[in-house]
Formats: sequence, C-alpha cells, structure tokens
Amino acid sequence: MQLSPLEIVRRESLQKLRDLGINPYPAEEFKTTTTIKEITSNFDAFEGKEVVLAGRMMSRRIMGKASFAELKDASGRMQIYLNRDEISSDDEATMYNTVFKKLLDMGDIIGIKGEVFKTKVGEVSVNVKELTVLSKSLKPLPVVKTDADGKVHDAFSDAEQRYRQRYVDLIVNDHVKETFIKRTKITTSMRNFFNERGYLEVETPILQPIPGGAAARPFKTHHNALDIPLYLRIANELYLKRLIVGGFDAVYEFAKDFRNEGMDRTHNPEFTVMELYVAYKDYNWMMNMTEELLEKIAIDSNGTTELTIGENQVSFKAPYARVPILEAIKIHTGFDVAGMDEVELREVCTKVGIEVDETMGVGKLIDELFGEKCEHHYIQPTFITDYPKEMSPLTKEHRTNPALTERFELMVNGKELANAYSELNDPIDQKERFEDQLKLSEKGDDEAMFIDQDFIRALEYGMPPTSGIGIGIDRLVMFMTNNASIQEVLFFPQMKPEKKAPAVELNDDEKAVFELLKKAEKIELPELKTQSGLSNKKWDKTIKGLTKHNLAKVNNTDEGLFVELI
RNA sequence: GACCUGGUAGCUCAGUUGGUAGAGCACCUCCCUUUUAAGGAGGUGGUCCUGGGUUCGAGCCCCAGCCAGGUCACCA
Repeated sequence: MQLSPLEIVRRESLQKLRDLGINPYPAEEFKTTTTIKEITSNFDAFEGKEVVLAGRMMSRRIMGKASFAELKDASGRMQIYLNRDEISSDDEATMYNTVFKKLLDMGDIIGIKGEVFKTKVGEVSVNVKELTVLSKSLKPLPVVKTDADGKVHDAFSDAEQRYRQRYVDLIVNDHVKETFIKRTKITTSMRNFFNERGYLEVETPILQPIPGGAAARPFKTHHNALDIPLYLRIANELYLKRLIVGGFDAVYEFAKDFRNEGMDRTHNPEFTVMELYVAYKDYNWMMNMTEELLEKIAIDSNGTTELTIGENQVSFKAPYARVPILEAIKIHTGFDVAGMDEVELREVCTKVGIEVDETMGVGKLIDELFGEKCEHHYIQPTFITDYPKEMSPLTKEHRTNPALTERFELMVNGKELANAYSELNDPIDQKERFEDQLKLSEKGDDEAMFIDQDFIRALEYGMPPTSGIGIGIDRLVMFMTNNASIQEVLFFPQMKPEKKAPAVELNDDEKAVFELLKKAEKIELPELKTQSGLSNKKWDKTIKGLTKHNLAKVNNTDEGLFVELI
C-alpha cells in the first residue's frame, strides 16, 4: 500500500518520538480524574482545580509559545491551553517545541494534567501542566470545522466512506454518535418496560434447520460435523411460541434476523426485531400495551412524545386510532371489498389502477389495495386491524368473522412499525394453514414456507391463548432519531467489499489471471488454471507471481485447493 | 434487477469548446503567550475509480466494468 505524503510525515514523527525515549503506544493505565462533560457542565465546581483527562486531539491553534487545542473524549469536547514553559522542563522546551508542536498531530490520543480555567473570551479550558502521549495516529482525519454560527464546513459526508469507515464517522461527526446512543436508550427503555412487568428475556437459535415464522429467502449454510444444511433465522416466532407452550407466561427476544433479499434504504440483510409473546392475552390487550410502550420510549429517548419525522409531525401520545383494514380500503378507495372473491377483487384493483396478475390470491390483492392506496395516509400511529385470513397463516381467526384474523399492524409515518396477533393455537387449523401456504407458494418460488412439524407437535401439547408482537427495531430507531435510511442507524451496514486495484506492475498472464480471479473471488485451483489456458510452466510462474505480490492466496482445505483474492 | 446521478489532493469541492491539473481546509518551513472556522508569509502534495476506444491531444467524448447514493421493482 502506497503511503500518502501526510502518512509518511506521521510515521517519521512516530520514529522521532521513539528516538526521544517517548513510547507512542504506552502500556500502562492512564488514570483520569473526570470527564470533559463533567467539567463543561459544572465549571464552578472545577474552576482552579487540577484535573486529569484523556482523549483525542481534534484541532490545534499554535501561537508561538502558547497553543490551544481541542480535546475530545467519550463525553464531549473542550479546549485545552498549552504554554511552553509550563509543560516543558528542559532548556530546549522539548515537550512543547518538539513533541507538541512538531511530532503530535490532529487525531493523536493524549493525556493531560492541568488546571481548569476560563479564557479571556470566556471559554472553559484546561491549562495543561503535563502532557502524555497515549497513542500516535498515523492516518490523517478529515478536518471538519464549525464556525461561530454553528455552520459546519467541509463535513465528512461521503456516505460510502462514512459507512465503510464508521470509526472515522464517529470521531468527526458528533451527531452520528448521538444516534447510536439514542438507539441504546430505546432498547434499554424497552427492556426496562418488559422487565418491570416480569417478562423474561430469552435467546433462541439463530442457526435453524427450518427457517420458519415468516416467508423470506433465507441464508443457507452447512454444519460440517452434523452434515446438515442450516439456515440463518428469518424470524424467531416459532421458537418463542414453543417457550409459551413450555410454561413461560411472557418471553421476549431482541433478535437479529437475516433475509437474503434486496437492499435499499429501509432493508439490510441483517436487521433487528423485538418479538414478545404474552400468554392469556389477545390483540386488543397488545394494542394497549404497544401504545404505552411507545409513549414511554419516545419520552425516554427524546424527552417528548411529539416528534418530527421527515416532513411530518408525529405524536406518540397514546391512544392511537384503530382502523380495520377493510374499513381503511373503503375510506381511501371508495370500494367495500368485504366478502369479495378473487375475481371481484381483481376488478376493484384494476379500477383503482393497480396492476394484477393471475397468481394473486385474495390476501395478496387486499394487501396490494392497502399498500398502494391506504398505507401512506397513516402518518400518526394507527393500528390497522383484522387482516383477511389468507394473509395471516399464524393468526387466530377473528372471534366474530371467520374470514378475518385477529391481527394488527402499527403504521407510523406511512410505514409498518409492528405486526401483532392473537396467536393461532389450534394445532389442526395451524397445520391446514401451513398446507394452504404451501399450495399458494407451490407456483415455484424460493420462498416456499417449510412446514415445521415439531412446531405443530408443540401446539398439540397445548399452547395457552397468547398474543405476540414483533417490532422492527431499526425502523423504530429511524423514527425516533429522524433518519430516513437504515444505514444511519446501523453501526456497520452491509456493503460490497472494496476491491483492491493491483498496486504493482503485473505481466500480461498475471493480469489475465487476476481479472479471472476478480470475477470469481474464490475458485478451485484446477478450474482457474483451465480458465487461464496457460501451459503448466506458465501457470506455475503466473500463480507464484500473484501470490508473491500478495494479490492472491492458495488455500489447501478439506474440500480442495482454492485460490482467492486477498 | 432496471433507470438516474456521482467517483478529481488526506477532507469538501471547482475544472470553460477536448489543449500544461485548480481552490479552501489539512500538511511542511518561518513569525506569533488567552486564541477559537485564530492570523500573517512562503511551499509540498494527483494511478483525475478501472480497462478499452475515438483523437495530433481525453478529467472532459464513446464502450465495458467496479463502487456508492437516489428512484422504481422485489420483499406477507
């Protein structure tokens, strides 16, 4: 890897520090006495007192024999003042003239000991008496400056770099850190809410032999010792219900789920869902609980129930409107589709301008009508209830209308935030619904729902009437932090790997093989050799050239010889 | 998967009709003891995403690809 001039300078500084007998990466504990936020929010108590702080130097203003710098620790930022004669002991003032002015850089991690004071212009600062190098930074940080009006200049804003190098994003963009702190506040608030009620937080398998509880394309992997395929879970619903069968009254889990589908600004291949199941409750109870929960989360994370989400003002103050889905369709399309069959529904869809095809059943058609014509109207939190049976294979039939189910989705800002049911606990009905699903999806797609026989067996032992809910945590955090993109609320959103360009001159054979390898990423050695069309001797020379340049690697595994990019 | 937009210095961005590669900040040298987007003087720094093509000549035009963002499609 070619070093930039800035990086070379820093490496030279690193060596010069060592030459002066200063370890740029010391091992010993550095004991701090307080944090920056403590000082800045409580100046009167700290004025004139000695403090020890550690953090990253974010900027420097050198003015001859005195300097100001900005120190950032986990709690915040503050100014420090360094005076040549106060931090240096020798005649040459090495600590100031050489170490601080020449060898330290923006981004270095330092420790300081000094006295809290206020400058002439009134900025709370620490007058440094002792400076300690704690870690030398070899790569320059982006320089982000904020002017007197609070306007940010040269913001580090390239989305690709921010996501790939989130550590840099967190260092220079303070608001990014705030988003993630708020994320933790939200999940903590939720945990507290459940724990106070005696609900049990549990963990269930992520590696599942049957990926159940939803319809989605799973990630597939293989267990060597058992020699069986395993899937990363697409939901944990069926496992939590097994625990209700087992006699727990209420269980919940913050679950990372995985779906092998498209990515966009609201979908990441791995995402977090909180699922909760409570025995002896129904979906009406669950709506009440959800209102209470969200009101509390809004207050715990934002201090208010009144939030701005994009262009909209949204109030999380309970209670929320409850609208049956067929009623919603009647309101927004003018058609009463209750009791309609497939043919009639298709007609309605065509009339309101929705494209339909023959594979769409009653459930899918109603879903389309709602999704296209209604969903976006529900900005304020609204429970959409009583979905048709075809759309809800895990939901109990509605107590007054056998065509419907006791299900609700919570819509906020025109998007689905939660999905909940009175859970289906009739094992025979459940088996039939699974079989119906299978028939529906037998038209040959890769999302065919597997029938989980063990789950049916569990239900046969008897599951109490139960209500369950799944809340999309990433989406909830997006709402509560007013972020339009899921990538902004995930520390490390999924990205395509960065491909390295060859850093050295390759000959034509090497280039050709490298191109093949770039396409394949990883390939069996004999296969690559065949593709290259090279003679034995040329092949040997070429692959050795590539491995020597650290571009490719040959791996000898149980499954054979593989070549992969480094 | 389709379409649109973008990729130029460490960061943020300009770059005219196709004619020697630019600015601010950062960095380096010097001056400066309460500054704060510190200031003043001088300077360094580039595979212009990659690979082809057109051309006397390509950052710019054409083709293919890579990566990202957006819109749509897909996603109970």
